[in-house]
Amino acid sequence: MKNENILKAKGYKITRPRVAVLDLLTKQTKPLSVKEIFVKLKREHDLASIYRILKLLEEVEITFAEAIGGEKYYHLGKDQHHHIVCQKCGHVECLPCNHLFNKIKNFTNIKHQLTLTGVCNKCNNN
Amino acid sequence: MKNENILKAKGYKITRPRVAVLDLLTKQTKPLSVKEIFVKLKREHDLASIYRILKLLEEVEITFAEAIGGEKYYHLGKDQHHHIVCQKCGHVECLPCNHLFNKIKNFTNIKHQLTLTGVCNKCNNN
DNA sequence: ATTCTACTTGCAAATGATTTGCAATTGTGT
DNA sequence: ACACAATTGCAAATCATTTGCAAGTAGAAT
Repeated sequence: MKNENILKAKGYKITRPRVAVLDLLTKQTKPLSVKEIFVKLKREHDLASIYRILKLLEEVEITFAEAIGGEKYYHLGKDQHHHIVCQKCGHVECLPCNHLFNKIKNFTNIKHQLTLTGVCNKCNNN
Repeated sequence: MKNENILKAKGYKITRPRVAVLDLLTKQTKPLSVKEIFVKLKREHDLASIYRILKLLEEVEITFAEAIGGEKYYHLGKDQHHHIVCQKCGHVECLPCNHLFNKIKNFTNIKHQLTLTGVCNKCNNN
C-alpha cells in the first residue's frame, strides 16, 4: 500500500507538509535528521510540525527512527538495514548487509553498537 | 591497569567526583544515563561535572557511551555487548551474546538497530 | 606540613533538540 | 460552498548537554 494511503486508511489527513516530508524521504538513500529535513524542505514548513509529522509517520510505521549521537535520524520503510557513522564529522552511510564489508574498508577505528527494542514483560501486563 | 591509574597515567587528577562516578559504574550491571548517575550519587555532585567526567572517561576509554532514545547511557569497559530496551518504559537490559535468546523471550515486538562507528576517509585525510 | 599552581568543580547561563499550548488554517465528508 | 475536526505555525516550555568563570582542591615543590 502506498504511504499516503496508509495515512488515509488510518484516518489521517493528507496535508501539504506531510506530502512534502514523504516525498523528500522517498528520494533519500540515507537517513536524515529532523534539521536536515527542515532545511531540505527550504524551511517552508514549521520545524515543530516536522517533528510531529515524523512522530506520526513512525507511529504508523511508515518511517523508523534511530538515535545517532543525541539526534534522531529518519528513514522510510521497514526493511532492516544498518548504518555506519563517522565518529568525527557525523557522516552517515547506509549499510545493507551485503555491502557491509565493502563500506567498512573506508573507515578506520570501527566500533559497533547493537540495540534491540521490544516491549518488556511489565509493560505487556498493564 | 586499574581505572584510576589510567587517569593518573594520563595526567588527570583523582578527585572526589571522579572516584564517585567510577565506583558507581563499577557496581552496575547495566548502562546508566547521566541523570541516573547524578541521582544515584545523591545529587552530591554537579550535573555539569558529571557530564564532564563521563566525557573524560570516554576519551580515555574507561567508559563508553551509547545513544538510546535521545539520551546517552554510560558503561565501564570495552567488552562488546549489547542492549535491549523497552519501547514503552525505557527499561534497559544488557545483552551478552550468550544470553541473547533468553532475554529476548521476555520482550515482544522486537526490532533491532545496528550502528557501526568509525573514522571516515575524509576525516582520516586531514 | 605549607605553599603554589594548574586542573577541576559548582553554579548559572547558554545552546541544541524536541515538545507543547493555542489560535489560525486547511483537508475532507456532506 | 459549508462545517467541523484535524493540523499547522508560532511562541514559549522542556529536556539533555555544553560552556564561561570564579572559587576550590589535588598533587608537585619547598
